Amino acid sequence: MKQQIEELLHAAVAALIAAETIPADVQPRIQLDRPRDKSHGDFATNLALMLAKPAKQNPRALAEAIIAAIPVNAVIGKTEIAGPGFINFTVNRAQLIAQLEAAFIDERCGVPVAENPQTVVIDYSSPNLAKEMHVGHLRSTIIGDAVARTLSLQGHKVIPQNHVGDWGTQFGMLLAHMEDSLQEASSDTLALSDLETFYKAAKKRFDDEAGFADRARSLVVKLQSGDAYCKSLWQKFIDTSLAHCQEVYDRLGVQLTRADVMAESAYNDDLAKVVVDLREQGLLEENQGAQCVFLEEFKGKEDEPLPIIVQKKDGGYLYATTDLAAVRYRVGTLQADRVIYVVDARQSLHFQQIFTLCKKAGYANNSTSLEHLGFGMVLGKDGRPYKSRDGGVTKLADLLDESERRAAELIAAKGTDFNAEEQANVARVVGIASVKYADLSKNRTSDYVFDWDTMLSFEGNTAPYLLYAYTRVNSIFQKAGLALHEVSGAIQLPTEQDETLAGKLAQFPEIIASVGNKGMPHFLCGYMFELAGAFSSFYEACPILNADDEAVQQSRLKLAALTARILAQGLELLGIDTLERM
RNA sequence: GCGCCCGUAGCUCAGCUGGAUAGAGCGCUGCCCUCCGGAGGCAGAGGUCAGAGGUUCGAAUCCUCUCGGGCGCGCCA
Repeated sequence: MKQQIEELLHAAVAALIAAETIPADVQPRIQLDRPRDKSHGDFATNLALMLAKPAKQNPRALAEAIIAAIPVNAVIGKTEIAGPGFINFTVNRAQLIAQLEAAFIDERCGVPVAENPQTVVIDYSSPNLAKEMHVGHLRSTIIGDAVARTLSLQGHKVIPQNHVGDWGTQFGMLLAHMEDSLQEASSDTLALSDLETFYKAAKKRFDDEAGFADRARSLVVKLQSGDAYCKSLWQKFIDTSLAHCQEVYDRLGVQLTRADVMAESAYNDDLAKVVVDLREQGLLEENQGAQCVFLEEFKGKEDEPLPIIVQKKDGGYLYATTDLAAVRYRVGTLQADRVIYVVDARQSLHFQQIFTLCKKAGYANNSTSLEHLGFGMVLGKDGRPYKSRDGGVTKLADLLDESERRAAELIAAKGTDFNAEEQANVARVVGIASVKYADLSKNRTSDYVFDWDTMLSFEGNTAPYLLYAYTRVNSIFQKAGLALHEVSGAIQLPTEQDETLAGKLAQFPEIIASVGNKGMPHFLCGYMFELAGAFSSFYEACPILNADDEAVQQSRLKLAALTARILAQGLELLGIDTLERM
């Protein structure tokens, strides 16, 4: 609906340019807002204000000309000029209702399939396999998953890439420690049962034990030269670590699988080629023994260009090299139109350099969109990076355990009629949902404070509130003995609450579009919170099953059903399970 | 030193490409249960949008500077 009005405005502008009311060289960006104030209609545009100066016209007069130039259509019910020259649009009621009726029978709740589907590669989660997944991997994993699901719903071809860290010097010490553990225990699964402990033990020996570090280094060299024994030890470690990641993904409801793993080591054979290619293109420079690319765009101290080191003086490659190889693969082989990196905001400079170099070296052409979706840190209540009680890094598995435990306590305190199994399931869903939603509902780009009490609260913009709202709608249908789709009869909007709810429901496709565009799942969260609020007000004010009029009852059941479906759809996009009862 | 991000109600956060009277939730105050789930709803109080300039018909939003906080910056990833 928003898109339709935007198109009408484009047509109006084109007509005014043709009529030479507006000079042809202005290409205004059509801005169509949802006004805060209901008296300003359903949509508003500042187009006349923007164009008043170039058109050398009074904004209100120009607004009239714009309105006159809008093609005949069924969408706009009423237009008004307000204030200094805003144009306010009220949507045609019949059109709004028609849209909701269409959404009701549509599998995707009215979200349109992309006209030009893109191939989108999305790099997310990407943990280092040397260690167990910890709280630092949470954001990339769940934000990436939500964005991937959203783009899929829009009909894009989404290719997840879990760029796990499975190579590098630290694996030497792990292999060395593993060799010894295998001899002692004779069972490798036992030795690796707790990756974190294993890593710490290896690290301690690397730092303290004479001879261990040397052995670790030599094992790395053997591994990298393709030694079969080292390779098999390494593979065993990687398999165990990946299995652990998969457990976490499954618990989190993240869609990543083993098939999405494209590890750093997968690019090993390409690294030398990348360096050769950069040299052939004349982009490479040797500096203090290292192979570097200097880009004009990035200056460091004293205006010196900043280097991207692609090969160390000892011949080793770096993460920049791997990232270049990865872009080449994603654009060249996977044919990506858009490559998205859901990675910590602190790596922003790195990605800017990589992206600039990729365009320059032809690894990505100008039409390929390379995007770094950076995110902030998870902080404790003290404003410092989130730590467990002992001051260490919090393992993701432990975090989820604690969330489920806390959810279970809250549910037990409420006194429900659930049996033990049902109670455990509700605790699991609420626990996981709370952690995820608390994160996804915040602006991706900023740091946020991790607080158990807030995220598990049933009040405010939280997972429990939304899950509750969903069960409430659901219970109406349970009571009526109907399935969500078993509603007939036309939508009508007799009261303000019916109308407000209808307006919110119609907004869903716009929200999905902006989430897909900007990679900002919190838009969806904010929307669902508003939708749940609109439903609650509706529910208070408008009798549904008790409605006097049969037609009104059917209409309200339909609005309720669509609310439930959109909430479920939205939560699914966030990778959050719903509950029929809680 | 250079660069990036941030500073909005007591607290946690929204605020879209500059738009109309800066919004939620928590907490606080007051209402609403003969009514489909009160884990709810309605209302109220609470703001120098860090500060100062500037651009603009219009600035929390853009530009410059100052203060305060966080984070990056040639051989880790």
